Amino acid sequence: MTELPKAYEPHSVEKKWYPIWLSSGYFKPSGEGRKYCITIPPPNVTGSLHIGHALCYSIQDVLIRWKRMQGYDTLCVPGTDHAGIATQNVLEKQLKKEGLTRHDVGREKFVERTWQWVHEYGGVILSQLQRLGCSFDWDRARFTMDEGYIDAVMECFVQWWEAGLIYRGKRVINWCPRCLTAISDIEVKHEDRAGKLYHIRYPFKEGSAMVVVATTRPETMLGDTAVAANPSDDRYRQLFGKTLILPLIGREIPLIPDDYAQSEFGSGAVKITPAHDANDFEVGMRHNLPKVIVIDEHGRMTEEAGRYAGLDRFEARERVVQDLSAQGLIEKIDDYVLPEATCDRCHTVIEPLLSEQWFVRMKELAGPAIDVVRERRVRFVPERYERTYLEWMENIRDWTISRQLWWGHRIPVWTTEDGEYIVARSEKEALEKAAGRPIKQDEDVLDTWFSSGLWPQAVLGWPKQTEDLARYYPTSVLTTARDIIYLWVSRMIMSGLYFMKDIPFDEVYIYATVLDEQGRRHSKSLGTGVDPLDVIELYGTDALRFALLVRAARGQDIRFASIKEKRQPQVEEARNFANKIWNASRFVLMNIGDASGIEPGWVPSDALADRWILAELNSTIEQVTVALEEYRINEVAQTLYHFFWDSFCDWYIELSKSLVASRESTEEVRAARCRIVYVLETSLRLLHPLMPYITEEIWQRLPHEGESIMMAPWPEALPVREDQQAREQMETLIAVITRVRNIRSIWNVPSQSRPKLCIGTDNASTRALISRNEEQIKRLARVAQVTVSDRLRIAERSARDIVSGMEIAVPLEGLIDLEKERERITREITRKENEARGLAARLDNASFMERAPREVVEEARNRHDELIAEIEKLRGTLESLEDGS
RNA sequence: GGGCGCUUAGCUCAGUCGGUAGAGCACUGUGUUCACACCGCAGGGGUCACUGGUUCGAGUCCAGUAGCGCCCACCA
Repeated sequence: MTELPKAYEPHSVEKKWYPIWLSSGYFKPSGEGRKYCITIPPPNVTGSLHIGHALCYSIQDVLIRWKRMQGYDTLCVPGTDHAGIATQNVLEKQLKKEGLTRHDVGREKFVERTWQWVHEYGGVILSQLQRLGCSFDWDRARFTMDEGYIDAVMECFVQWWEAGLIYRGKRVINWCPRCLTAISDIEVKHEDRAGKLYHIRYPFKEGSAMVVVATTRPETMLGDTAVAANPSDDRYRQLFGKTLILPLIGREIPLIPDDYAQSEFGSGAVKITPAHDANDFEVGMRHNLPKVIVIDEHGRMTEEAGRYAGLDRFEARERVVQDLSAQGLIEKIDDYVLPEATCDRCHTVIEPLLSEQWFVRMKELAGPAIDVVRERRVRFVPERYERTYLEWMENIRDWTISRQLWWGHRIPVWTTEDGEYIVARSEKEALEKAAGRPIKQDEDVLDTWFSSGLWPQAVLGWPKQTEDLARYYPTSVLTTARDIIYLWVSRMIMSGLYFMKDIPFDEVYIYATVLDEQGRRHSKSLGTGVDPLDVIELYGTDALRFALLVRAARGQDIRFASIKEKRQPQVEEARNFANKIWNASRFVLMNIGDASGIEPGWVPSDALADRWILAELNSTIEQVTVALEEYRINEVAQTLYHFFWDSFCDWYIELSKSLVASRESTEEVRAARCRIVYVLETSLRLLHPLMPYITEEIWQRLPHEGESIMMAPWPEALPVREDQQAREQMETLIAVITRVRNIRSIWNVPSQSRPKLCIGTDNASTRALISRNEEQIKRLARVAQVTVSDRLRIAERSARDIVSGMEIAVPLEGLIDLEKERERITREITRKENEARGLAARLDNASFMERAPREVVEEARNRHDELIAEIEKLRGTLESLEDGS
């Protein structure tokens, strides 16, 4: 066997195993038995891996590796999203560098160029997921615009159209003047910004009276076609129907009654601009008002804006205010905090614009999607997101699905010359339906979420009735970020129920948002991001995964620091753990030689350490498995960390060292080696889903069954291995050893020196326990001799203490400072007295005795009595110290 | 305006059934014992944001307050 390096070297190990796993077909489903399926949230095809992805996909890889080891038929389907606006932005930026716009190259060339780019660079993020160790079935990878996927999108559109769920309508929609497209309500972000509230006077046509209206957007007044007041507002009751003159424009507009106007706000009168405000649009519909468009799709004033035509909307605002002011028509201008709507993608201020778009009627689709969540057929983890989802779904509004972009699924609607709509799955089908009439396809493309909303069924083959679809739909769990519950999760549930007549997944696990050290969201543009690949470069994949997973408490955000001076303390902790695993394994490996005679399976033993580690291992398996089932990934990581480091390394290896590392080749030695290999091998299997590479590397060097740890069975907890007695006894043993070490530390006993240890206790079974484990105590406490008796009688000057009802003494002639020792013991007595007093008070409390559960009372009493006995003994010790002994 | 989350050791965070607070890092002392200094051993450190309530008992449950963060929302 080759010498193992002293420290774990992740990079060569990662490079070695991933290709082997891949070519062995381990990532593929077995097709047999119980199934477990995940379709990953497809990252943007333009994307590169960021730290949030690293967490998201690590979690999914943990789940899929765990279920695979449990023997499930596991399938994890990866893929990418064409990400309409995001991708188009990337390509437009590229063109801009060449001094071109998309209009210069034309639609066809632009789309072609985008495809080229996707083919060339689109796979980057998937290869980065491979570096993360993800065991996904890459042969099944899908793209939301691949051939089969297009069929799915077209099928969906056609079916929804035929069911009357899709319609075309003229509405005030959210328009991004930079992206030059409509966007849906949920793609608009609201942010409070400091602004002004302008109070403008509108004169009546007759007389000198004025009505004051307030607005945050004075430039839109140019498009006003009415002023409204609440019908119950006494100030205006007599004035309804009168005509106002719109300043600057001179248009005659009516004063109308409408409930939309609230009497309490300002003067109670509100200007109505039906073409540039969604509410005003509704008012306009009710009163049949004209809709005057004064701002165009670029955010510039139109011809309708008169002398302001051609001005940018913000410039126009200033000019309008100036001009009104010059005419004495500004009553006042207040400071005002207004929620400003911006584009989720480019942060440009949204312009509400009257335009014709395609919509999906949501009420009908939402109904069943509400039911399945309410009935917990789809379960949210953490549960609180269920309410978030339900409240949104219950107030859902129609979905604007058309986008004025070039990159995306072109809307499958053609029109004939006389304006008839032909909706078809393909141009061929459309032509057939047109029966010779010339037709023209709609220019717009579909919202990206329209296609990704079909993800689980589409990647499994839908609309074709494939074997995958039949076998793996519904999928098991969707792991995703909370900010796309509306955008994506809700739509998958709706489309899944509609087309598959079944939920798309049983559970939705909302994982943590990764924040930077300031608590801000990681952002490339802010430069606060951490590149996971840099982290992997520095510490290895397993360390990155573990660092993230150990923090992945259910639904809680994670702060993740950036790399400073080539260091990242959180990942360093994980790297240190990996190294600990490495070195513990190195110890085992160097002692089992060529492993001849090492058999798999636990070799039974009566020794305390063996019984204890087996019980600990068993309960670790139990805890870890339950935690995985409940998505408490941090607990999985923590439990394994402490089992491995504290129980296995600090105690079990140390306790079994003399046998395991023995030069002799007795049966006892062989059995000890079998056992340590067993515990290590089982631990590696438990750790594998979190840290796939290091566990495979070591596992392959250990005696093992099977080709890869990936395919090894997940350990199972066995009730017979619970061993409360071993745990209690071990606790006592650990307490004794720790106390002796503590004494050594306090009195600076040189590490080479081997004092005696005297123990006194009237408990016969404790005495037996100490005697049985004398060799262990001698080794680990570094004492020369252990004497046990029913009472401590000792002549030499010694350090004294009480532990688990035992009196212990370590004779340290010459090292002990009597005064200091007296102080120490006095402090000890005081502490115990305080605790005992507290307990006594409780035991004295009638209500406590009456109402507390019997175990709690019992425990308090035992602890109290124990303390009293200990205090008694310590007092005795103190007396003997006074004597100078 | 509505909803949700957070506030625990110097820092980053755990804390399931209410039973008297834990981890990692950092810190202090110590150690080169043949797996590991990316380590061992020992140790110090907390008014669990605040106020009130329920309870024999509250970090944990309830009500409220403050600060921070997030989501939703058409009041001009």
